[in-house]
Amino acid sequence: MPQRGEAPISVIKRLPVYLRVLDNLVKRDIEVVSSKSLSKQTGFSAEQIRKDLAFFGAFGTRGTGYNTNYLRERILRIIGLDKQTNVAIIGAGHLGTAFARYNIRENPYTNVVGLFDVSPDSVGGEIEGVPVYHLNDLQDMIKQEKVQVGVVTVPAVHAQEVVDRMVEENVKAILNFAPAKLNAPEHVTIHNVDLTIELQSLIYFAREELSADRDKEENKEE
Amino acid sequence: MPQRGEAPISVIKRLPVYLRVLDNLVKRDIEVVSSKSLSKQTGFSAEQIRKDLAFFGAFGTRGTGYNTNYLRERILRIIGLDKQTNVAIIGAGHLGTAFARYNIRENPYTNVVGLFDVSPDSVGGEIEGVPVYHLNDLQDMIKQEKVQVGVVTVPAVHAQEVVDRMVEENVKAILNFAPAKLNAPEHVTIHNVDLTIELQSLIYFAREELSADRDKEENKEE
DNA sequence: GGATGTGAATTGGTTCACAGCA
DNA sequence: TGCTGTGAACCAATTCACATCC
Repeated sequence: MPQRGEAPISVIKRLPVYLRVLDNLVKRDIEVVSSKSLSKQTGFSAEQIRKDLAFFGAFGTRGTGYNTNYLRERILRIIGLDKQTNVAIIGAGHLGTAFARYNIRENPYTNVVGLFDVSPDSVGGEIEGVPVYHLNDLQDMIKQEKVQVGVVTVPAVHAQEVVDRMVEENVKAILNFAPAKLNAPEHVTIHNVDLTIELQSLIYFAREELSADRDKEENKEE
Repeated sequence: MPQRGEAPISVIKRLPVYLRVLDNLVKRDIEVVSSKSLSKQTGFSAEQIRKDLAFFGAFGTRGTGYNTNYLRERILRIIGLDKQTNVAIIGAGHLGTAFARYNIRENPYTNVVGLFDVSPDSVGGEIEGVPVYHLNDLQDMIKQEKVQVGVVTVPAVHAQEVVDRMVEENVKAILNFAPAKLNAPEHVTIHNVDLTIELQSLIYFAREELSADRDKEENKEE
């Protein structure tokens, strides 16, 4: 039952994982994959994978599995990676640079049009082949290069200002690494990646007492 | 009802956000805060905040709110940030460097003992005052410095090997930035931060059709 | 037979509504 | 009165179990 309408974010976040595995399988000329095999390679349950895929329509063949190439194409289409997405990275520090490099090397589905910064050291140069512009040129470049997605890696105090400028130019989605609650109109999606949250919440699981608790329930097999 | 036992991950992930706000309030000598005010500053609903805090015991005063200092101390204690946590960062590239810098500047609750890499350019040097060691010294240093948490920023192909080494030395939790499914024994917690997933899932929300859908339901207020 | 696709049951998390207390 | 604390209701997501089809 090909479903239109909004997919749950939980499902959407798994699609790139499937895509990565499928890219790999296609590269290795493996033409068919079962939900069970996908489960092993992703860590998600086979049922969940089937439900996820079925949400967008039935792509598999009963008794056989999924055609890797076809499924890959479908997922690209669902996410919107079949059409080029232009991305601007604001902040050319280590994080912005890491993100740029990473995307250029590992993610062939997006196009990083530029990094933006205020530091004279970096402005005018290139990082991984991507030009570094002055932040003042952000709005012009968004228009010119039809940027749909912005990645914010500037310090928290400047993040809202950067977001405001991008919103003005109708950027549709923003990935924010600054540890700040950012405001934007309803129609602009903001996702936050907060390194402090990730580390601190992890520390909760590293506590001594918890490790002790875990040891107690040493009665599981699989 | 002071609850012992395992807290849901969803709750744990919000604690660092509360902590950040409380740090700020305490710094500004604001002594009391209501769940409503916390709601405004974090974006989480007031009920949710009260439920979260109540999960660990009742910290507030009815009719008044929460004492900022006390609540801050309690959250530090719950997460486990009252005791020093030693962190090793494996991979001294841009991402590792960004993470080190960020933590040293913004997160006074953890202690980055070292970065680890194989590149002769960086090994032996310092980054943000943190020494860079050769990867070969990882296991010795984990023992010596009592490292409980590892942060993996190496390329995906090397990630599992690094994890295996850390597991051997009884590291309790790992924050993984490599786009790979890593295996570790039950008692080691691995959290993954995957930049590709974040960007690609965001692109789903930037699609034209979706933006169009959104425009249709322009009948909300608040 | 062997895998997908899917209603039903379950689990988990959030919101509601209000009781309880300073 | 005002704000916390919390059972109840609600909603979302996952798992189960099995019908369905190649």
